[in-house]
Amino acid sequence: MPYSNSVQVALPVPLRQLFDYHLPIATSDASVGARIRVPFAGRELIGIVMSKTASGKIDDADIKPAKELLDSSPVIPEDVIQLLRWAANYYHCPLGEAMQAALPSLLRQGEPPRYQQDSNECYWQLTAEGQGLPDAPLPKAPRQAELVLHLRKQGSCKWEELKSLGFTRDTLKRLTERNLIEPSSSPERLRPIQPPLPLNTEQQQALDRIQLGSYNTYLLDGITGSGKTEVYLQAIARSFELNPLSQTLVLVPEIGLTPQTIRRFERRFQQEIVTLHSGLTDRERLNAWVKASDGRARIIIGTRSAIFTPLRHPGLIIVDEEHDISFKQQDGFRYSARDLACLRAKNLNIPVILGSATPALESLHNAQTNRFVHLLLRQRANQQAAPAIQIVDSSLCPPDRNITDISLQAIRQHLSAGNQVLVFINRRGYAPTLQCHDCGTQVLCPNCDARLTLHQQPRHLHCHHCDYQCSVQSRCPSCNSHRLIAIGAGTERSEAFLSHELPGTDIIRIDRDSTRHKNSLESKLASIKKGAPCVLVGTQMIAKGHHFPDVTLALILDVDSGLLSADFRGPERMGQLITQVAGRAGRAEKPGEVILQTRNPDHPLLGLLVEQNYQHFATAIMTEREITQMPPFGHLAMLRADAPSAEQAQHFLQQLRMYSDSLPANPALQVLGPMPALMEKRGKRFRYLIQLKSNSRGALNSHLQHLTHYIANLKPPRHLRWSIDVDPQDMG
DNA sequence: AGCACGCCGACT
DNA sequence: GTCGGCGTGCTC
Repeated sequence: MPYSNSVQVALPVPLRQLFDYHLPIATSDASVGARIRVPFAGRELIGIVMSKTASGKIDDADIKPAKELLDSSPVIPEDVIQLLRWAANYYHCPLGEAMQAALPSLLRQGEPPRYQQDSNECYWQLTAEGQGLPDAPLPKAPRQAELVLHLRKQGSCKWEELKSLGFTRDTLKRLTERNLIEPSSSPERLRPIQPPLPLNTEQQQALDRIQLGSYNTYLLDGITGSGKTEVYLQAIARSFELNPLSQTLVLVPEIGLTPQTIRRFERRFQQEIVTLHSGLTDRERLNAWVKASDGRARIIIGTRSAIFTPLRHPGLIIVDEEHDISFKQQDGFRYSARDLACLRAKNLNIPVILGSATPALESLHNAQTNRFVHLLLRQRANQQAAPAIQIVDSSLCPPDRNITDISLQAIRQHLSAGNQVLVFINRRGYAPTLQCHDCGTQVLCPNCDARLTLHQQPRHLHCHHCDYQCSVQSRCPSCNSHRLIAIGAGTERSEAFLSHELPGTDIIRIDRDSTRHKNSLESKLASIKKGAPCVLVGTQMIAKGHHFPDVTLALILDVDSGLLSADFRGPERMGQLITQVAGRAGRAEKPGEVILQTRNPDHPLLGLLVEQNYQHFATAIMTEREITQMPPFGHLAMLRADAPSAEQAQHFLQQLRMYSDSLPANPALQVLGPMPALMEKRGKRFRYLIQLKSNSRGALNSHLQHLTHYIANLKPPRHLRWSIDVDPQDMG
C-alpha cells in the first residue's frame, strides 16, 4: 500500500464537486485548508484540502497521487472555510471557485504564505537632519520641500500613500541622497496619536449598546455629519481594551479607501493597520494578508474581498456605507460582502456594525424586525442645521442646456459669497445622444442596443457599455443630412456651459475621463481643498467619500433617471444618492442649500425626501416593496444567459424554464421568463434572463439547487455563458 | 475552465 | 501531404 492517506480537494474549475487524491509519498497528514498541487486532466492545479478522507465515490485504484502538499498548516482558517462553504451553497457557485476568490493571487500561484518586504512597502520618515530643517526648507526644490513638510506633519508615511499624493520615486531618491529622509520597515513610534473626540448623547448611547465579546449585528443609522466614524473608532478602542490582541476588520466601498480614511484610523491608533484594495501589487496584497493572518495587523481596512481575510484574533467587524452596491460582487462568485460579514461575525461570536446615512432597505427591514440592533444618530455632531432642499422644474429649461436659470442664479449667489458649488450629473461625456435633425435617426452602437455618447475632449463617439469608439460622422447614416444635433448633456457639456456663463470662475470637472491620468484626481481635489470659489462638476465620483468643507450649494441635475428606472431599486438608489450628495453641502460652519432639478416636480417620493428625510422616504418605498412582494419581503434570484445569437440564449433558458416547470409545484415560488435583459444586445452578445421570486429562502435555494444539477448535465453551446445571481443588485 | 482528440478545409 | 479551425468529451 504505497498511499495510506487520501483527501478531498476543491479545485478552481467550474465543476460542482470535490476531487479525491492520495497524499504524496512521505506526506502523512494534510490539514483542511492547506493548498495542494495535483494533476488534473493533463495539467497541474493548486487546490484546497477540504476533507481528510476521500469521498469513496472513486475506486481507490483510480485515485491519482498529489504532486505536493504546499502548506503544513491551513492558509484558509476554519471559520473562513465554513463561510465559503455556506456562501458557495447560497450563491450556487462551485466550491473550488469560491475558495479561489478568497486567496491572494500569489497564494493561488503557489507562493509560500510569508511576509516578504517589498520596496514599495516600507515607511519613509525624516532623518534627524531632516527634522532640523527650517519651516520653509529647500526653496529651490518645491516638491522635495512639500514632501519634507508632509512627513513633518504625518510622522511617517508609506510609499503607497506618498504615491497617491503625487510624489514620485525621484523625489524620494533625491531626499535620501541628501540624507534628509530614510526608509524604515515599521511606522514611526512617534506617530502623533489623537485622543478620542467627545461624544454627544446619541453617539454615547450607540457606543454603549455595542456589546463586545459576543455576536450581534448593529445597524448604525446616522445622518451625514452625525459622527459614525467616531463611534467606529471608539468601538475599536473598546475592543482593544477587552483584548489588546484583538483585530478589527473594516470593510469600505471601492472608492471609499482614500488616504484620508486610512489616516483617520492611523491618527487614532498606535497599532499596526493594513489595507487591502485593488490598487495594491500582488506582493503588497499578500503581505497585508499575512499580517492579518498572523495577528500583527490589528486593523484591516479593505474592500469587498477583504471579508475573507484570515484573522488570528477576530474581535469586531465594521461595514461602512453598508448600502453601497460595491459590496456585491457582480460576476463569478456573486456574494454580498455585507451579508457575509454578518454571517462571519455570527460564526465567530463577535459584533458587526453596519453603518450608513442611507441604509439599504434590507438592513432597515432587519432592524425593524429586530434581527439587527438599530442605533440611531439623528443629530449632526456639530449641531449644524441640515441643508434646505429645493425642487426646481427643469421642463422649462431651454433645450440646449440642462441648467435652469433659477439654478444658475443660485450658483452665482453662492460663488459671489465666496463659496464653492457642486454640480452632480450622473452622465459622462458631452451629450448622451447624437441625433439627425431632419429624420430623427440617433447614432447607435454597432455592438449594443445603446446610443453612442458624444465626447468633445477629444472629439469622438463612445459606447459606455462595450467601449466601442469611432470618429464623429459629419452626416446622418440614414438620410445623409449634415444636421446632426447633440441632444442632452453630460459632465463635459455642463462644464462648457458653466465656463461660458461664469467667465473667470474655476470649473473643475471630476469624472472617469477627466481623472484618467494618474494623480489628476488628487491634484483636482487638492485645489478644491484650498477653498477658493469654484464650481465642481462631476459624476458619482464626487458623491462618495470626499469631503468638501467649502461647498454650500449642491445641484443635482439628473434625478429623473432614478424615478423612472425600470429597475425596482431605482427609487431607493435615487434617494440614497440625493441624500449623500445633499450631505456634501454645508458641512462646516456654513449653512448648505440643495437644488434638485426634475421634470417631475410633483413626484410624491421627491416630496418626501425634500419635506421629510431619507427615513420617511424609505418607509414609503418599503410599503411599495411589501405590496409587490419585492426584497426585502420577497427573495429574488436571476438566471442569466448570453450568447452570440438571441436564439441560443433564449433556447437555453427555455430548457431551464421547462425543467423548472416540471419540478414539483411550489406555491411559494414564482418564475418569470425567459425574457430579454434590459439591454438585450450588449457587446455583440444577446442577453436573456429568468427571474425567480419566493417568500421562502429555502424554497428558492432548493429550486436553484435542482436547476444547477440540471445545467451540469445540459450541454449548452460553446459560446453561451450563464450565471445565477442570488439577491441581485440590478435586474438587467 | 482548460486540454486532448478528431475531423474537415486551404496552404508552404 | 500537414497546419489549424473549433465541435465533443473528460477531469479524482
